Amino acid sequence: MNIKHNKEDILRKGMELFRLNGYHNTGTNEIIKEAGISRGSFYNFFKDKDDFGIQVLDFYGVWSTDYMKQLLNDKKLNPKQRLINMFDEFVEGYKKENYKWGCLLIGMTQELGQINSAFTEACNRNFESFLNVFEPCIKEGQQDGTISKNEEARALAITVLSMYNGALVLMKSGLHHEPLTAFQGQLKLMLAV
Amino acid sequence: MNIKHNKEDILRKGMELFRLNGYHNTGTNEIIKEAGISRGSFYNFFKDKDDFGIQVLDFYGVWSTDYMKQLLNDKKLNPKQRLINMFDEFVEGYKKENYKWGCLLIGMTQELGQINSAFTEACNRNFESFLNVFEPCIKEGQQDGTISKNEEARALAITVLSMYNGALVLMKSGLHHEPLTAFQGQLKLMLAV
DNA sequence: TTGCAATTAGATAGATCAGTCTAATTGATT
DNA sequence: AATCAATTAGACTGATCTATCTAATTGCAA
Repeated sequence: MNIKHNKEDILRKGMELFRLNGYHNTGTNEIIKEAGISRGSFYNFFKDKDDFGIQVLDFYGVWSTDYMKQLLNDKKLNPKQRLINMFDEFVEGYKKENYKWGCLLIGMTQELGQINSAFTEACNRNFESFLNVFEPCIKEGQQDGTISKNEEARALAITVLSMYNGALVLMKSGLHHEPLTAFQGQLKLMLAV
Repeated sequence: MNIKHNKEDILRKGMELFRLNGYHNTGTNEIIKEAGISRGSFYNFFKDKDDFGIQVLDFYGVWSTDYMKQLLNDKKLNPKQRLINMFDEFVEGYKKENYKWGCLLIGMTQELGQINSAFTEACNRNFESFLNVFEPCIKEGQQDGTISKNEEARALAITVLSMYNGALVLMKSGLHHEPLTAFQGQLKLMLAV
């Protein structure tokens, strides 16, 4: 038998390429070359490029959600501090990659949203799973008095996610770190009681 | 002589199509068909599709900036109210189109950001011109005491733009009106002294 | 050693798309 | 009526990309 490939490794490589260059600007040739597999193997794992794209989206969503859960469920800090620290880590990550990466869900939504409903649904369910991690943490902070009760937990979760997503858009458009700094500053003000 | 075409009409149609379906999902065939011109005419006006794309971006940027200026310079209301009303109008516009449209700058940044630096620069300069309309209005509000001084005017302008952009992303990903409502609510809280 | 299933390289088909080119047409001008 | 520049339709080319197919290779198992 030849090398038994790990499907996750291919998905991870696709995630990287799509985040850097977008869906249409990443060919299947580039994917298989970068993943170190053969064309036949790729089409053995995935029905077609769209199927691969959807699976990459869900892989990214689960991967991100798990990471967020890990950071937001650590009860050593209060909920507000956990949120702030989590975004600090994310910002650090983007900085480390010289602001070249983007959020896959944002990119895919923009690029394929109106074209293929399977992509819209995938983006939507993964954004929802982000919100479903934020919201309980915010609610916990509202109950223990560390986070503002000016808005419902879900609305606040949506606003935080919006602000973060929007900062990533401006970051990628060439403003680099400035919108991330503004986001970090505003996040603290926004959560404050 | 045949019909003398208006370059602006072609740019406007391109803007519509790119906002709905993205850059790669809009072919030159669709553009010329929708704009009602011939292939030859298109390539008489524009060097190639990329040249067209850049000109559409700047057209969108100038068009949006002019509209914002008009709304934010109307001295009948205080600066805070002008900002709130402006975004209310924008939100109403997206609602009217059933949340199918997106912001062209966001889409182009995501789709072509890392690929073609001319696109990145165009997105960047147009986002900057948005900020250069927001900032003086916010500064004016900070001086007359209607807008919070917790953040510098530019940082606040960036945050507002981020939050708005992020809400548009979630809107297009299928959440429709909910992120827009959350944005409108948070905007008021954020600007409040 | 032999057989076999998985994997590979790479050719190839088929579709799509950008951009060029040509011949015909239009309509204002002289 | 004749001219001519602008415009048009649409064929065509070449490039690119997805997806299929084939023949060769690998390496485990019998």
